[in-house]
Amino acid sequence: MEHKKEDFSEWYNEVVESAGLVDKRYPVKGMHIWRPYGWKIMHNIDTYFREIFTDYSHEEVNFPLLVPETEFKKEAEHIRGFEDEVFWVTHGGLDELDIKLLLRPTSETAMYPMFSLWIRSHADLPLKIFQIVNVFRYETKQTRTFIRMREVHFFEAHTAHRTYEEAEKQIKEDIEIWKKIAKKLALPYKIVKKAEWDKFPGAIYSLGVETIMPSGRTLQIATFHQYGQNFSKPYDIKYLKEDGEHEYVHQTTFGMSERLLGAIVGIHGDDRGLIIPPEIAPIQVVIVPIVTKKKKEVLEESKKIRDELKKSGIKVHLDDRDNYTPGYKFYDWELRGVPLRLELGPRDMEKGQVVLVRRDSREKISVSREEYIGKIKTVLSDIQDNLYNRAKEKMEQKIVNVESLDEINNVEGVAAVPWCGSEECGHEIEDRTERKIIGSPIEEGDVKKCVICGKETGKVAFVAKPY
RNA sequence: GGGGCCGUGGGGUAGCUUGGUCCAUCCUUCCGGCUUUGGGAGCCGGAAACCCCGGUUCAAAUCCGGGCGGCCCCA
Repeated sequence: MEHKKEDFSEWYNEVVESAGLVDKRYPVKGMHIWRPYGWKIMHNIDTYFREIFTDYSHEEVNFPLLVPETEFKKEAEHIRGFEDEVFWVTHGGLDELDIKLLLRPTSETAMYPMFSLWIRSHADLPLKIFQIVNVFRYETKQTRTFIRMREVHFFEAHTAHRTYEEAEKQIKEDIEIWKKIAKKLALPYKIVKKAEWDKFPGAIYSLGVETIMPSGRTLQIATFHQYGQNFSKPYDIKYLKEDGEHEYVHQTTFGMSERLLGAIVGIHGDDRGLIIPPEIAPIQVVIVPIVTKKKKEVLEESKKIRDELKKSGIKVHLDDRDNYTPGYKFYDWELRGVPLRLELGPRDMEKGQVVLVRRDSREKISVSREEYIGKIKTVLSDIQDNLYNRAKEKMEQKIVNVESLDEINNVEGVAAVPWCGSEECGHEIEDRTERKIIGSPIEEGDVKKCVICGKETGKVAFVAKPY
């Protein structure tokens, strides 16, 4: 295993494959195979999405992958934002298509023609739907597992509302949902408002959820967009108000992707491999029996333990492979990031105990057979909290307040600098630091002087190198 | 967008500069067998590779051209 600190990029590339998440050998750039273990983790994340969005009155749908060129071209800014990175389907068999089809880079242009048919009156609103599908973008830059792909496992929620204020409320609700997701995935984050020139193509404004990877680069792991009526007008999505007048709806979206898994890998992993937060781990406890001459007894006891744990709702796996030694298994499961290991050997059998080993701290805990289930539950929840807290602490250290341009390049992470908010000053900050403004915190702080023009401002720019 | 590096069994590599010593090295993996098991066990036997197309040459993993693919750094 590469050393994470010395060469994060190499470490990351190696661990995603060796831990059994993906197989990168598929012969198309930016597309990989999800292997069973990786797919299970992603699936667990998706399952949680389904759960929580359903709790917040969203319904799951599934739209076609192909979008006709004619629908795609209805919103001018949206086209400009995506046209250079869409995959086109130009032929059916040997015949050229009259109307070309594109692979969705995101689903606005697939969904909104249907919204126009679905929404008739105020009673149809709000409309809240989501889907979990793959989207395609023709990335020309270098691709990276989970982080920059040409085929992306994508979550998108779309809502339509009567008024701008109702759409604003939706975004507040989205942030509430996000906070729960962040806890579930143990991911620390900052929410920022995107600069005017960096918002989603077609949006009035965009909020980004940013986290910081160990390399110091920032990673956008979720977005919320306020569309206002920018899409409802070209797509003719109108509703009949109580007073009999027609009005265009106000729309929002909430997007996330497999980047979340990239963040989990990068932020929690170590030189031994992955560390999967217990809440989304396919295997929360792995039992490694130490079988010697007392083979039978230890194995039988292990099975009993497995069944007990399963009954109490813990995701457990018994590693009864007899062609590997315990040492090999320890390394193997650590690589895969199983949060808790349970060892049972002849010595433990005599004492009526089991040994627990935490993946996050490697702490060994001996616990009696009477108390072990309760203890496991406590420890799993403690690991979840510990992962979140220590990641949060590390991330906060990477955000540094600075008040001059020169200081920015000494920051390994995010430099928070006073900025008047103008596009001219913004671009100058980016050009002179060779970094990007990834956005600004929503709440303004103390009044300081813009690092470029010196104007007084409470606004801050987060300046960093994004992925 | 610019620059650099690279492509050899399933994975990681040696060989390439200076063509022949290569029916290709080592580690790992996989298969069969015996023996083992509290932090990557051992022995025996076996399987498995020069990215593609073209060129130079008596001779190409090695040199040249093109293609495809991958990686890294910078903007």
